[in-house]
Amino acid sequence: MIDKEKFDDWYNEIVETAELCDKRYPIKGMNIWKPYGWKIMQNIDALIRYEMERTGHNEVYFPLLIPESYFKKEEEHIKGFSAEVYWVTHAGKNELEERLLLRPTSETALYSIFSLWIRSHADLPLKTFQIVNTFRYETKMTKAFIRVREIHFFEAHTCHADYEDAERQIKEDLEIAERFFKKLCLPFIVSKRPDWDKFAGAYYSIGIDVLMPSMKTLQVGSIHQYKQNFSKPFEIKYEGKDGKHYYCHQTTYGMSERVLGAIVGIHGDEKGIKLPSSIAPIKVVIIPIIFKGWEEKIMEECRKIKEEIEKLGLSCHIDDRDKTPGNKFYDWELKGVPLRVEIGPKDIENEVISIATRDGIKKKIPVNEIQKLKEELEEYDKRIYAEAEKFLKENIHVLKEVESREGILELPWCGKEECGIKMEEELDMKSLGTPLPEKECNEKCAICKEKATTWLRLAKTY
RNA sequence: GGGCCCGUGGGGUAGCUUGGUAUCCUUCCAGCUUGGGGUGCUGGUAACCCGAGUUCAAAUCUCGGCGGGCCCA
Repeated sequence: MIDKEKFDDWYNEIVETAELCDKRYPIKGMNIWKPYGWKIMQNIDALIRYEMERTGHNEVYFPLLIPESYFKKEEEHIKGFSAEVYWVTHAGKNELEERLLLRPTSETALYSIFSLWIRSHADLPLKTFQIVNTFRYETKMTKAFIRVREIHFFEAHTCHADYEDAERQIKEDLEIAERFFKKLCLPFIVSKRPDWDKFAGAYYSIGIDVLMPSMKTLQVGSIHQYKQNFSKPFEIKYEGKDGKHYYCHQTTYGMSERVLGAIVGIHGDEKGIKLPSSIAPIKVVIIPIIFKGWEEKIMEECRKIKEEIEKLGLSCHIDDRDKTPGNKFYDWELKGVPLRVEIGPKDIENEVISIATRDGIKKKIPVNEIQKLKEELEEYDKRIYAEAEKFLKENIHVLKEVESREGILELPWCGKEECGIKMEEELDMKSLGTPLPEKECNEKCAICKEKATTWLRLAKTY
């Protein structure tokens, strides 16, 4: 893992040298996805779609533009987003009768229509999601994948008959997160955000955070319980079995390319990025070790091995560029390919292939045991997860008093806002909220010394 | 919201104080050579963010814009 001091420079450089994005597009916070980076992002999206599918969510795609009248329906929501909205005011030379905005998030677009879709209890629960671009005019510093103005956004929106069913949904969302982030080898913490920091319009918000090597946390997912805060202004009502009309209860679950930012940051080292095998566009790269007189023999063997690797369902690429092997090694390590296979004259003579995992384990495998590569990848994933988990655990500090430490702090808290704010100020950190699942506390509040009812997590954040 | 630094070939840079011929490394292209951790040689392509101002003359000085990085609230 990269040192804290070096991290910011390293990150800014690596996202471009690993060919994930190109930052030269002249609009702040709007970077170009390069083919390699975009492929990784699509693989991440595919994992999300898989989880949505198996939990009965349906994919939709709503328009990018939202009429001002829709956006204005929920007061808290407007307050939270109006400062960062992009407006469309003209079409050609004509001023529009009604201003349109680029979605900063899609609640107001979806919910206006949900009110038409939902008529009876039989329409519930309604479980939808979409993967779209959203736009937020960020005033703070932008950073590739971490703070951007055009966001590659996943948002699940659900409607339920009652609060209990919405709560069940949130439990399901947390299970989805568990499976999803495990595949990305990303350990995380879940916190219920304090009231003063919940999503605009939410009844409560849950944040999914990871710890970056810079010792700042990065929010990579959020889950919101809206209760009836949106269904009332948007009039999303259904007819119950008793013939009466009720407002729905709603939830959302959101994630973005920040997930990729987290993978880059947490699994990175001096050589480059390390991709979990679940999302690596190339899982195995073959480097031919060519010597004079061996050209054809080596290439033939490479092609044969490639075919066998692909039969295992592993994407495989032969790097036949006219460069020296060492040069290629550095290239693919930079780009995070999990497994490298070298094939040279000695390997052919001994009927083996030489392999090296991205985290530095080298061995020889007999050519008739190629299926072992699958196990090697599994072990590799486990190792990079374990390394990240160790880092996270080592940097969560459970304290009794306000004390300046790096990482994530947990302090006993009475639950009063003023005490929480005071902790933020004294530590120069932001509160992430209270641990989920809930954690018992028998201490005294670190500020007012009254009985603490829970713990407050604090950290420096992105 | 307030402040600081920066912008030179694809990437990284020198030059800017004291205005006048744009440096080096790398990448890229061609050829030969080499090939189990960044081979070597020869040749080639390629740049002063945009606009205005000062001046005989601006990469260099002034102002503005856009973009990038950082710090504080």
